[in-house]
Amino acid sequence: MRVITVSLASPVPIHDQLVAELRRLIASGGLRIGHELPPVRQLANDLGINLNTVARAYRELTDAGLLASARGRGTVVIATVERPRGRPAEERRRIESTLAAALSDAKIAGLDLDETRTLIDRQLARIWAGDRPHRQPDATA
Amino acid sequence: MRVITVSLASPVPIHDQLVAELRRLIASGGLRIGHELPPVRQLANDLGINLNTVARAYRELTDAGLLASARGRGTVVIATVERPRGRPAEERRRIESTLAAALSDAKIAGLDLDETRTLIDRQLARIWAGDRPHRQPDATA
DNA sequence: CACATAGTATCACACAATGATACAAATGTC
DNA sequence: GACATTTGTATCATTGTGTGATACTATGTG
Repeated sequence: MRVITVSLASPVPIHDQLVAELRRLIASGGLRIGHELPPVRQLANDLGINLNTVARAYRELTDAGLLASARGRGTVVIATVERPRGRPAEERRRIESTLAAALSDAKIAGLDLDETRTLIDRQLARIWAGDRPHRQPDATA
Repeated sequence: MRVITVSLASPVPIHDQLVAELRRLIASGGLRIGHELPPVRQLANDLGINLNTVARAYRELTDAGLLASARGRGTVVIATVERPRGRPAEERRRIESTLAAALSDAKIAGLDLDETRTLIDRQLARIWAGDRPHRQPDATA
């Protein structure tokens, strides 16, 4: 299973999806400082999208201070955390709201409370365990 | 606080947000069978968006079998569950993935495991408690 | 019947995402 | 050191889609 996936059907722009995925990989330790990302052409090819779209995602993360890109050399992770952008209270509301949406989705799909809790526990373990990953995956596409 | 909110800044189209919100309200019992939704013009006005956008959301939910609309009469809830659209396994993957995204977001924002658990518990209680709501809210905007 | 209310249809506009293509900088190779 | 290769960057066009303004139609009400 490729680590990075995008959905062409989603209303969310592909480059936004990519940015989110990479942020998650970096935050979870799947991508560490010094890690090289695949060239824009390669990743674009793997995902079946245009190289501009990948380039845009890389650039946004570069602007955010997480990546560093240079012609001929490639793109590499230079930080694992970024300075928060919004006010904490707003940030918290936003998070709570996406979380609520995800949980509601589960209920809409017919999951009961226990099933949902099981899913949550699994994901919590995976995400917070990522701080000290057991295996060092290729971590890209 | 209005029950229905949309974010004009979000990359997700407004009508998609509306559909999701209404689905959640219906699934959580905030909107029951027979409940009338506000007229498209009113809701559009309350939210500061165009009436077409609201109409589109209503129509999508009508097509999904959750609402019934008629000129002059308004729009009412006619069902609280819709038939699942995809195969269960795919559906589950999708849910797990949005959930993972939401949780990763929390981590990226700097929340620790305990804080995240607190947020989750609160939302779980809210959403699943909705089956038997204490107060019968206006439930719209 | 007249008027208000509510959903529906049509049309236009603007923006943004994506893609094709060309350019520029760094690196490696002989 | 010249040249090809690799990699990111810039430019431009296209197209889809979301949103909005406006007009139309059906239902309810007095």
